[in-house]
Amino acid sequence: MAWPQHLPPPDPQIVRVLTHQQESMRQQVKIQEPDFELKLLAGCDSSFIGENILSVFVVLKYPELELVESVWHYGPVELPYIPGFLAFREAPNLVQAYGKLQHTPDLIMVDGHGISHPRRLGIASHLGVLLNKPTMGVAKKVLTGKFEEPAITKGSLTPLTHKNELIGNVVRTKDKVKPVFVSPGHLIDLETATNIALQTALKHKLPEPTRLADHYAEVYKAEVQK
DNA sequence: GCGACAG
DNA sequence: ATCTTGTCGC
Repeated sequence: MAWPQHLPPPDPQIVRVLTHQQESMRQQVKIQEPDFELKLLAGCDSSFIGENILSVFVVLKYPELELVESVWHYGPVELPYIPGFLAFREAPNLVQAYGKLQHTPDLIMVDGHGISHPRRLGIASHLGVLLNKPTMGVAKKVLTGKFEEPAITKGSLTPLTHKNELIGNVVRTKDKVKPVFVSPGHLIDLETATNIALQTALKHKLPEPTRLADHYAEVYKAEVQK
């Protein structure tokens, strides 16, 4: 993968090491029918403040989608943003935040891709392996693969493919609004992940878990900046 | 060889 | 992600 001209050039040495680590973690990812009963659904998101990162986790009851808990963790960020290696920058702090939860979610919805990644290890899958938890990804923009634009009505979807593999679904979660990219992260399958994304997208483009995590990230950020 | 590129 | 003004639509 070449690099976008507008981003600082990554250290080839570092990229080599991280790529190898992804290839290794990729072997641990399991795409399968869920073996859990979804009662608690978590959402997470991160925001940045200078050289630090603020990660948030929210837990909602399912299918009511009522908030039951929200936690955050603020810490230093080690690496710059490098397309394809987002997890190494955000996952460490997300794991710390996850550790503060009093409730144990059955599934985690991550703001980013799952297996719809160049090496099938987007942040959702990466986090799932680290936590040994079912995860799914919901991204706002494509990272890799090709697709046709789904119909403009909510519920419409088209396949996202890469190298002859079905790696996700492009899902219209709201009428006339840009679709989201759904993919399994770990211990779940594409069909289930797609259904959950659609079922939890109420009046907005983003499913509630991700939307609420986004909201609290802003709230806590304002708190931290005082 | 020319683009494209999660957050 | 973050930096930023006005503007369109429910």
